Amino acid sequence: MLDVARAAGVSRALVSLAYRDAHGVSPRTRERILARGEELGYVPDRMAASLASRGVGSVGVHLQDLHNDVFALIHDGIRAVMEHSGRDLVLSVGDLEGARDLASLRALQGARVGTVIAAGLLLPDAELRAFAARTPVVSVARAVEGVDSVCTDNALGARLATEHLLALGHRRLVFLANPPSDGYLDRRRGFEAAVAGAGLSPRTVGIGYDRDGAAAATARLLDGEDPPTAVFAHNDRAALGVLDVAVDRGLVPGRDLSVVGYDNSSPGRAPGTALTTVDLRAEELGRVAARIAGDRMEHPEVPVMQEVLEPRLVVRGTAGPPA
Amino acid sequence: MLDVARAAGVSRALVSLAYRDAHGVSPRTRERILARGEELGYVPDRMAASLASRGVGSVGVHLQDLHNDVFALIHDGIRAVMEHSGRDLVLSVGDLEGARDLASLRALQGARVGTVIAAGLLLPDAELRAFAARTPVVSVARAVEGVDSVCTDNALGARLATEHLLALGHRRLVFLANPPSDGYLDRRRGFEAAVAGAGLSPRTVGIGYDRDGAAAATARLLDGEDPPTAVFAHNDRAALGVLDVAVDRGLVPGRDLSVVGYDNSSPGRAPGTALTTVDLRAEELGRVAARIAGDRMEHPEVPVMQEVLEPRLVVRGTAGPPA
DNA sequence: CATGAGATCTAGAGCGCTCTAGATCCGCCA
DNA sequence: TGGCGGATCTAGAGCGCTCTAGATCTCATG
Repeated sequence: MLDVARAAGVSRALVSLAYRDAHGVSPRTRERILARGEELGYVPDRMAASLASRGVGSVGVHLQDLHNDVFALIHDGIRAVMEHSGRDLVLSVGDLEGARDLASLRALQGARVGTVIAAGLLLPDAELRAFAARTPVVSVARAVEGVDSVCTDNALGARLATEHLLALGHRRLVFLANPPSDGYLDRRRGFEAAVAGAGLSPRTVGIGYDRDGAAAATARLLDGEDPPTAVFAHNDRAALGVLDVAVDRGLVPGRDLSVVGYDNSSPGRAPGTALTTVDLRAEELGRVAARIAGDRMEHPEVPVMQEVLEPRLVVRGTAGPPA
Repeated sequence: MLDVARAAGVSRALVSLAYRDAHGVSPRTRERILARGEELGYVPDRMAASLASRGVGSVGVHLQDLHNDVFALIHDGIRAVMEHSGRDLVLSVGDLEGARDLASLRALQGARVGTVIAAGLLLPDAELRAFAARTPVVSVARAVEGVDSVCTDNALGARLATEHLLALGHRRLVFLANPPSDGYLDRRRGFEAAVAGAGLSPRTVGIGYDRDGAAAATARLLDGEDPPTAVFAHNDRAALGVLDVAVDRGLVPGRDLSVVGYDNSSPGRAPGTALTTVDLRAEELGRVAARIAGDRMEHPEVPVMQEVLEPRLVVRGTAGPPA
């Protein structure tokens, strides 16, 4: 910076101003400074800048899993609005078990972010609240008391899916539930309420996060007594596991076995098998989260903001009337 | 930090040492300092630290597209080795057109990274070299003269795929090529060489990056005269587009139309249609890139490192003998 | 009981930037 | 011609940390 200042014959302070195109620098000088900077390959050090300005201009983003398209969509949404407001994004990636959650948050905090937008944190509520007390957090797709958040109404989404299956005439429904740790219990409750509402008794099977676990569970169900005619999976990935087994056995999805997923992420679109699913509205979640984060940075004292989006049923090919 | 120092009754310098568990701090004092720090919710500011230490310990990672599983795999590989060496990762995401490439690199540079690992940069060679002259770059899956890189041998991969199809008895092959801008011309060359080697004349059709473009091209090919019996796509995503059309028309992949992809990314695993493809070895690319980055940071003067991995043919269900 | 080697700790400068407060310049009006 | 206000520029302190060099504290040894 000093080099640039000398080359342009001005003070360091002016170089700083020129690069931020603050007003108070004459156009000619500004141009000269930038030209010298370009020549010398000067790139302002954002860290030093944020340190000096006590600035916490950037926004941290925690994404649980890069392999799940939902997080890519959330990121798209966040970036779309942040790009507009000129804030920097700092990404950090967790894992399926939540083992890296704390490390990821710490990393973001250490990167001087003003706010963290967290998608897919498995951290217990209390710990998350403790963290949020220090650095504001916007929780995506998971409501946490006392923390800003934006979610889709999971109970409603599950109800939409379940009612769709019921309306098609299914009576033997199973919900493939994720581990209870991650706050999507609403999906299970929505399913069970809807089934009970139809005078049937709900059946739920717990599975893990991976596709193969869903496949294995499905195989057991189909081989068991009283096999279901419809399976509602806690997310699209699990639904694909269900389809794997179905197709493998020569069953035609939507005819011999109905399958509904949850998320509406791109892998749901497989050749020949367009997955009926519930749209989590991931990109919109990202957008809203980014907006909340912006608001929070500007008005730290505003009470907790909790937005809820309405999910939508996406009817495609994998759910039809029972055979 | 001052607060912690006072609370523990020591100097700021000692707090600094304690938190980095540098030697020269007595175990008892260290413990006391960390305890006070915990109470006060002190989190060391990594930016200030890196500024003060002139440290460039962290590694920047540019990923082109979060929606493409290949980049998630590359990230996995990078993280697996970096985690071991205790270096921080700073992520930045580009786009399919390369419009954000420069901004992404600048952002990483401004984040004081010592090296950048770049996967899927569309930036022209010259510009990339210019950038790399300032901040070392490890280019993943694209060789650039004068820049460290790790690639898989695309020509060889394309040859493997093509020879597989030829061995199955196909004579009417088409290569669906990506835009020529991104350095994967080798795939095309490998295909064309192999076809020519079999005494046939190669046929190549240029498409874009999206699945629908591949689908549209496939539809045109099938409707044209002399339709191919086998299609080799420049990546898995495009191959899915081909399958979309095939399945849509009631063609059975591997029987009525053979399809081979490239990458071996997870979407290739669709229910009922396991894609025959070439393994890019994305995770291994990430690992090697991370290792090169580490080496480069320790030995800046070592000559350019260019690693080449061998791709592998992954035979699954979408390629078989022509009908 | 002095002595110094090693362990432990501290003061203070400085990393690259921004910010505050004040200096300098210019044109214009009385 | 003098003076004044706004535009333009500058000096110097300080952000939270690390580093260097040196101070102090131990404790076995001569």
